[in-house]
Amino acid sequence: MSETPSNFIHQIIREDIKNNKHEGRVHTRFPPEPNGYLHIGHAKSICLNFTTAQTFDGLCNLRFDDTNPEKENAEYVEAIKENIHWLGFDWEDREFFASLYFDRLYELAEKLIEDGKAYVCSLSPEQAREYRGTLTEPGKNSPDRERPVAENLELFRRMKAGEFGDGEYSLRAKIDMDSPNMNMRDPVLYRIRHQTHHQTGDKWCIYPMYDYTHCISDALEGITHSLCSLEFEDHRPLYDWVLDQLGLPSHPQQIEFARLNINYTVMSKRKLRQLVEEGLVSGWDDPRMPTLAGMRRRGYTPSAIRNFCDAIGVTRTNSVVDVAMLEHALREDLDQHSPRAMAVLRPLKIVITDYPEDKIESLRLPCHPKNPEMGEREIPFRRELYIDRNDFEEVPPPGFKRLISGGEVRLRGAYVIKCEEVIRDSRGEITELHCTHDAATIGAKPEGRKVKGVIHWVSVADAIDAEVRLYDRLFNDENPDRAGGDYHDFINPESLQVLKGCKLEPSLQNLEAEARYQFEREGYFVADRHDHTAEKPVLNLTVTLRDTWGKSQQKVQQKAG
RNA sequence: UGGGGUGUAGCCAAGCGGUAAGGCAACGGACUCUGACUCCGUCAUGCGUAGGUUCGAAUCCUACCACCCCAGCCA
Repeated sequence: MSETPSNFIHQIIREDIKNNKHEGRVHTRFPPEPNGYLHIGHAKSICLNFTTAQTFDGLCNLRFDDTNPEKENAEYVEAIKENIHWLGFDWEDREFFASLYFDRLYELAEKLIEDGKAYVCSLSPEQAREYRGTLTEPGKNSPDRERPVAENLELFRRMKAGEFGDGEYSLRAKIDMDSPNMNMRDPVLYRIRHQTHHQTGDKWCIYPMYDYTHCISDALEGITHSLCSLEFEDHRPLYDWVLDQLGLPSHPQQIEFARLNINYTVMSKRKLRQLVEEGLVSGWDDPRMPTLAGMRRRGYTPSAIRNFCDAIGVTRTNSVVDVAMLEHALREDLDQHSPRAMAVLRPLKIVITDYPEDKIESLRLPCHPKNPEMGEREIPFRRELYIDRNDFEEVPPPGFKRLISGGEVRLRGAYVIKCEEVIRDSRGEITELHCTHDAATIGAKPEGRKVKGVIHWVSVADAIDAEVRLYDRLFNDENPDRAGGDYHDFINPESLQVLKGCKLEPSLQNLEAEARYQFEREGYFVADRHDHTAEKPVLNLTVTLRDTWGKSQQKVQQKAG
């Protein structure tokens, strides 16, 4: 694998190490909130945090940012851990939860109160909003802002003891209601929520807010560089304020970078959850989802995703990456590592009329054109074969080099055949093709003519039946998220096409779930993680092969109107 | 019209005062028993705009423009 590319964060870290900041240590963390599944955007952050630590001989923690029990649950915690491991990263024994620090957080809050840096506020959320002011007008001080320390302490303890209802009181930092930065206008530190927490059960009915929790958690874990996305930039002064007031021994450095956006998809947990809840997809791991679980099921490899994350870089510029880049990383990895096989997706039977009925030839084909170590497989050749319906055309477009009436084509790894007769049923539908073969063409070029086309095939008698699920992008529009629009309008009605009765070459028997193959001339496929069995194979299309012919044909059709 | 950010090709992105890397896409070609892979070539007198400083500016200065984020007791 190539070396991890440098970026502006690595530059900062190199400088920090040179200046012996944080004693020259590098310690990062990946801090997911367990309120949904991880998606490709998170992969960017995971890769950044873990590889940054690796690059500088440091460590990376996993820490669940679980301060909002209303939205979080333990199922998400498990899924997140599994996804990160699958991606190829390991946090060893450094698995933390913000909720692990609730006691400490509470003590520090009392300290803040004692120091006159925080107060208990009785404003309702609605009133607080009014007092906060607007982007252009300063806020007003809460009537409780000058409440005596002893009283604040008592009220805060009563909040903790469960004496009040949700929203009745909050603990606020005493900073500056005039600040042009809204985050500094006496932000809420603790709120009352009578809610069972997936980690702490019913121990607490007050929960700390992100801004208060995150910086302290970082400091307690000895994090040196706290990497987060751009929208937290305005929170940095608050991050620093909290740590400065508390005088904790370490003061991590928050550095923001741009989150990942990819065209033709949505990338917010809210919208992804909606797709799941509205039944527009089969679940968080639907192969069309940009979730890591979905991509895994689709057949993506961890290294393709990691390579992609390296390729897109890390900057502070908002951007939208072309999904073609992701697919490029995918094909690049799959091409190298996937064994080849033949599978006929839309079977059309052909009979080699001049081939004996009882004859079977066992052909040996390499599993990979460039990697002989992957070995060979055996493929039976007989009189009756399936080819793909799309590989035969009675009225071929210009440039068509597959099978046509009276024309020749190479059967991959076998003979050159000629289509002698098209057989139809009473409705005029083609039912089979009668062909002849040139016995001298196995492993040899035909004499005196050129045969350009090569098509794949499977012996009728030996074929394995399979279900193949053809996936395409979930959205038709480059930016389904566009402002003022509803992404539902852009859902691609043809994002899933299920093909039954597909024919696999017999070497594919006993396929295991998650096995990946390139079906020659079609694309990369994976045996479905959940639905596939050796008895009833189910394959998912991961990504098609690049198809310059198909593209050129599309353009021809567009021109023709 | 407050504050914080960002502008380099269709997309991503190097560049850090010495004369615009690389990748994706696209296009043209070579090779090919996968219309794949691979290989070769083309693709920014130009770096949001306008001025200025300098022998020299994408890099420094000034002004302007565009876009993104912030008014949750979400993260």
